[in-house]
Amino acid sequence: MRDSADTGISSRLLDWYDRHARDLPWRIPPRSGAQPDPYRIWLSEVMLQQTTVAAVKDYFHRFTTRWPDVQALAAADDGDVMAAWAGLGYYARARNLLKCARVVAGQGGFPDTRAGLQELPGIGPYTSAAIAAIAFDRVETVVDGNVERVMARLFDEHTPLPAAKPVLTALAAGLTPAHRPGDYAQAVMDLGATICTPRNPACGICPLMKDCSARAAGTAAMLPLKTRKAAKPVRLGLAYVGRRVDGAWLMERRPGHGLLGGMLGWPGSAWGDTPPTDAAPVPADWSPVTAEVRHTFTHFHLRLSLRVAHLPIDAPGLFVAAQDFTPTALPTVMRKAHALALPYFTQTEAP
DNA sequence: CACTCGTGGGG
DNA sequence: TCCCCAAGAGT
Repeated sequence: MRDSADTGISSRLLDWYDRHARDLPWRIPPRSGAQPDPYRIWLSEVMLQQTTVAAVKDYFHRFTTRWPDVQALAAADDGDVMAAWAGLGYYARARNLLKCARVVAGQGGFPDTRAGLQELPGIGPYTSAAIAAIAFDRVETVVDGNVERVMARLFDEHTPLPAAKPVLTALAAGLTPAHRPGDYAQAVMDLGATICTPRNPACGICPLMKDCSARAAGTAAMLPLKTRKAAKPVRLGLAYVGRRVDGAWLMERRPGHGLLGGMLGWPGSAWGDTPPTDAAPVPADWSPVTAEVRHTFTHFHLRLSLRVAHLPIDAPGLFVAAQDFTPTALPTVMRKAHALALPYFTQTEAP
């Protein structure tokens, strides 16, 4: 039951997009006639999950330069991909990226339907719709945070999220046009990112100003309603930064699941709500570092105390040679720990 | 449905 | 300082 008013909204949005589409590294400009590369669309959409455009740009460039197609990525070393993803967060994305690349390479290419795409690791309801619409011109509706916000305002929907998600999804589906679904999907998201913003929406220059119920009601800035999240608890932990006399660092590869799964890190205690007990990875004269690492994850604050030591050349464990060690290959909390411990080593090695 | 899972920027 | 937020997925 797509009526003329709905057609008008999608038309106005596409017109606006034709004139104001942002220039993004993974984007084919509207009306250019070029065919999007499903690999680049997929990679960008996974990187953009819960992550800002600004944070993604450099990573996208590095990945596509080093691994230009899905076959190259599928053949990559796991540790190299995890290292390249380091700092971007949500590391399950990188693990699933590799799994997905290997399935797709084995199949000779990406599925070209939403249902087929959604069977792949790391591709859920949003990403499957985005790839199907943008890369394969399928009439699918993307629903991300931007779309939820735009729909809540267009229809002045006051049901709080996440309960409102099915309603907002249905409203979004009702607006999706039969032509240019990929450009339309990107148009709604661009509108949400640049005009229909979470705070201080620029309603005065919005192409959908006269269509917007919340604009008429004066409720745009307070929508969408959301249930308030629980406060983050503080967790405590202890990490051991040890260095061999030849400069190699004692590290560990974290398990392939859970927090920072698959990433390199410093050995240490579990992180809990009580002061950690000693968990030295190898016997040594471990010295406490006065300052502590403070880092905030999605659902808790971490205070990480450090111990440092010089280790004998025959100490057991995973050692990363000095010339192979790059802090940028570490997740941010581990990079902070290294930065805090480094002076201890440089200072004691000076004459 | 509720929880886990990173990080950096903005108000 | 603290909270919110960002092109969500997996369990």
